[in-house]
Amino acid sequence: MATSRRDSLIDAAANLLDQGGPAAVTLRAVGKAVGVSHNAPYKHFANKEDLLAAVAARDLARSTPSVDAGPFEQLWAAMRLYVRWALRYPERFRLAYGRWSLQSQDVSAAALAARAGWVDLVTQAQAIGRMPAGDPHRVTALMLAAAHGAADLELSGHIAKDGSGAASAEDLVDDFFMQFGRR
Amino acid sequence: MATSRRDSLIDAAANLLDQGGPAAVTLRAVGKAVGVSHNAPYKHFANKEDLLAAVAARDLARSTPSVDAGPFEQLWAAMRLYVRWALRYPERFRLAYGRWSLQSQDVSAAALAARAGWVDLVTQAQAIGRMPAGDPHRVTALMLAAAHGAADLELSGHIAKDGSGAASAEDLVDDFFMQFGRR
DNA sequence: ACCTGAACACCGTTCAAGT
DNA sequence: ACCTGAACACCGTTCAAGT
Repeated sequence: MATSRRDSLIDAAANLLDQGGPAAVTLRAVGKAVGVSHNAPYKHFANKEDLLAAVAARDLARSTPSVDAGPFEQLWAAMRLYVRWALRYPERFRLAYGRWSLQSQDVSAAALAARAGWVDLVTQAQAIGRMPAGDPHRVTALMLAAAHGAADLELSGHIAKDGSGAASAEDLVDDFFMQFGRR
Repeated sequence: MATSRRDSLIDAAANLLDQGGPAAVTLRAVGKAVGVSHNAPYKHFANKEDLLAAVAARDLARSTPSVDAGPFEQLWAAMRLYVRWALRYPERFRLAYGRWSLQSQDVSAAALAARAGWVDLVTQAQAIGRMPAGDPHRVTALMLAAAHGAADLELSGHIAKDGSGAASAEDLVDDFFMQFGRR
């Protein structure tokens, strides 16, 4: 999968992050996983932060799979997939949408491209009356905020997982689209 | 403000966090700010994580100010205040809703108490037909997810700050309540 | 009960040196 | 162009010792 040394380093960092959280991502561990010394990464990345930004950029650039359906159903499915990915890879989710995003040009570009696709789908869904009217960028932002917030709150344990009002992040995504989806 | 040595340490940690981010919160810097050695905190907290959890618990326990208005207006105002606090103190926001939440009993208790107040307001707003019907815990969770996600996405630069569809987190809170608030 | 200073293993980063 | 090993300043944590 990893064609270059640079890609191998990104892979190793992502794996260490998944397995042991941010504390496990040390340049020494990354180097050992790839089979180089602990400062070999400095020939490919400016510093540790730059390596982590590359991990985030790669995750942000992951494609939103287009199931064969209308734009509203595609949006709904994409948001469900988004929260499922966040809950499966919480550390990479936090990295991609955390503190690193602004520093790196790659991360910004990847995030911008991903969002353009969502705005396009929202515009289509509005055209057939399945999403509320208004600036499509703003409707998209609210949709992403709800999905992102649902995932983050479930990860941090701030929404009830048991009791009468138990709700997973995926449930909340469903609630959002059932409320917002005009029929 | 700080009555005990323990409170002083929490204050110092919160201030260092605000000023320099997580990297600036070292036990040595906390000790120096309070005027003790770098391992004096170990007599008050089990470790660094426990100290940071105390910072998070204190922020989560902050009261939601009750403006003198109906439940729907109170909710709206509280969510606006929530995102404004997040944008003013991004590091403490990330700490309070980040990785530390689950580890500490204090944090869980503070979060539970805060949410109970919101569920109560949502129930009242539903009773007068200003919030959609359904399990109040779930409606509350969706509301909190939208506000939390809006703040987090603005902080990480994932919503447009300029151009035609520019929206702040506060704008998105307004959009949410204008869509959800039944009239 | 609370604090100190020394010590430990670890980290990110730099740098001179190798191929 | 890429890598190595030693070195630097720093960190969280432990511990024996003090009051």
